[in-house]
Amino acid sequence: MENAPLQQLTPSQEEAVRHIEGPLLVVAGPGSGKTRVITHRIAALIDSGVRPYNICAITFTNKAAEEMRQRACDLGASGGAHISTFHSLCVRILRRYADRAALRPNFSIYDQKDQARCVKQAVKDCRFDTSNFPPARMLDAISTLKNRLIDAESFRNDADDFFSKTLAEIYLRYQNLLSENNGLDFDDLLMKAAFLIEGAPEVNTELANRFKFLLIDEYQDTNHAQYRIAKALVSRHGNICATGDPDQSIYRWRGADINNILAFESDWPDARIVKLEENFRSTPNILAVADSLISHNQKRKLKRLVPTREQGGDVVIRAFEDENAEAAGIVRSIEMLLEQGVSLGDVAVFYRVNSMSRVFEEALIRTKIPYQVVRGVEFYNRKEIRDILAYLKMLVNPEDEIALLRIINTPTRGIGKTTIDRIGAYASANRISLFAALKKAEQIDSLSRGAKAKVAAFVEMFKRFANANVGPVAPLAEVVFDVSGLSASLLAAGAEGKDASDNVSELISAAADYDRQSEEPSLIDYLQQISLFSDTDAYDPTTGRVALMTLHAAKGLEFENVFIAGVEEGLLPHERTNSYENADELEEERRLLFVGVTRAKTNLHISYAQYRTIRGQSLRTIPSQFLFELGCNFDQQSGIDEDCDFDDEPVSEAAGVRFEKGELVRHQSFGLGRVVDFVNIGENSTVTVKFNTGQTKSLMLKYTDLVKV
DNA sequence: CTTGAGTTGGTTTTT
DNA sequence: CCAACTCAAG
Repeated sequence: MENAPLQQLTPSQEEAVRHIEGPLLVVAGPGSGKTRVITHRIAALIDSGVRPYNICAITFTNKAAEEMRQRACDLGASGGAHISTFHSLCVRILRRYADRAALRPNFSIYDQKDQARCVKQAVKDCRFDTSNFPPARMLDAISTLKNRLIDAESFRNDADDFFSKTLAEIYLRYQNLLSENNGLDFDDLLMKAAFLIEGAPEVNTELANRFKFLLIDEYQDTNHAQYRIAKALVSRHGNICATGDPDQSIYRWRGADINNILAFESDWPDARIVKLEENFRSTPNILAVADSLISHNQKRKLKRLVPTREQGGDVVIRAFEDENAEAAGIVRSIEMLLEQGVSLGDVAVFYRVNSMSRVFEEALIRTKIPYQVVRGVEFYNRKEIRDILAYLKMLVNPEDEIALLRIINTPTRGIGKTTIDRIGAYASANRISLFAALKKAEQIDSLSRGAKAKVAAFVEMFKRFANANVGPVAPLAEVVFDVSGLSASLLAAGAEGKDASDNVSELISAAADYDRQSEEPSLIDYLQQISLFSDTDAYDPTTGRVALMTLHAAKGLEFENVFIAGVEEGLLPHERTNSYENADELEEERRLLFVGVTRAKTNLHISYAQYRTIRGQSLRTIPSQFLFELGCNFDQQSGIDEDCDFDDEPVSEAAGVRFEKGELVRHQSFGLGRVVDFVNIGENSTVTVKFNTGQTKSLMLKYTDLVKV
């Protein structure tokens, strides 16, 4: 979506486009026309004689890559330039140089759930207790290590305390499991590619000759592995152009290192820095709110938000009784916008956690307003979809045991746990894969006559699939769905099965799209593409529906009308972020709201509920501290639209108690604790207490019975 | 071997 | 609250 006022480039944008040779950092605020600058830059590079083939642009999502390809095409810079995400680029590199990376090119890509399974297995294999070493935690730790390019061997060699040694053992086992399955997880894609490029000079040379100009978008959200890949790729020529905004860094928890962008100048001493501070997206009052909010972050480089649009539109902060009232109120506002002639595609609702989508869906269904929940990966997490994909994965990579175990008895075909265990025992005794053992079932003495026959039938079925695997994916998927018995078993399962069956049909038509769009469709390519699918990839701006999505998914998008719901303590900032003790995490949550706010072009509605149902029970909430940082007063009780006025009236002094940090206090139900923080904002003052029970709570002074001890 | 009832435990954001 | 797991009956 190009902004109308951007008829031509501003001087800064012009500079960012024309500075061709050497390192360039474009620090681009929200709505500054950054995407436009990047595409113009690609065109300018080609104009100046660079072959498209020698350009590599890296985006944050596949969707963004697709859009950039389209826009570059519109500028006449069509074809040839490599535009993709870091992960997709790594897949291509690893497949191409598989032998140099000690890999086989038909590797499976393991997602979150596959990873969880493997880690769990690894913890068990190492004979550790899964309650002392929760797989989720271990996976997190392993992921962090991989993002920092610390492989299992070197981590083990440096491990000196008990926890590290345990983790090292699990990490090693986990990597072994993956390699036995010929699988790579998301982090492996980056880590193995980084090690390959850094460790094999001839590969590096080849890639440097191929990619003579590297452009990286959303640089503030790159992790260390990506940073090292980028650095290695441009080490020969230094032609790197990074764009990003430190204030929009929201993936720290995933290993994103904001220092990559902050330290760009010291990494590249001759770097040219261009700041894009003009905002062509939002009205001045929206920008005032955004600026007021983000200025509460201490660790940041000062950047201005310069409005270019005329004043207009609303910034509204609203309080609602509970989450149902909030959803109903937002839907009511959407209806009012509709009456004003707004089109549904110009409306979006953002929230912090996916589980919040439900209440909005229900309200929208009730009022018959069409909507889309932007959650692409959810589709691929459905049981029936994972089932059929597991069949397909097996065809590409028969060593993928996770996939095999998933489908060997799905639908049920009489190959149960006992049979699988016996085949598994045979497989490990003979050091062959499970699938190889299946083919030799006839020779496994422990198997009953019936079991042997059933296994043989399964193997036979796979041969049939393999013969049908000749290129296009959709016809193959259809054969698999049918012959595997999956289709029949869903058909027999009533209404739910009908839904599931429809989902598979949807997958098959998506595969048909792939077949049509791909020059040379292949199963391996298709599977690797969909593994790297993201939530935002599912967003279709052409449907004319209200978009519901998380604040994270909203990154990079813009809407005329934005609603941000559930801005409450515990939700935003989210309680699991440890924001009370860790200032960095609090700042990241603040950036997340900043991203949400700056998506809005004309109307911005922020809301919270005074009660929210959490795990079945309705709990009183506390308005988010961020609400008080937006620089406008709001009425907490009314629930009536309250236009944000920018009064600088001092808030009334707290009537009564003040708490000091470190003070000992007692709460009616939580008991003794110590004050961690006290925010004195009049009647809405909050006090944060770390209780002796171990939990830290943020309490609103006027609702709580907190006494000094 | 399958199925269903009952139990347990975990509960953010995502390439 | 929900998903994943366990266990006993068929």
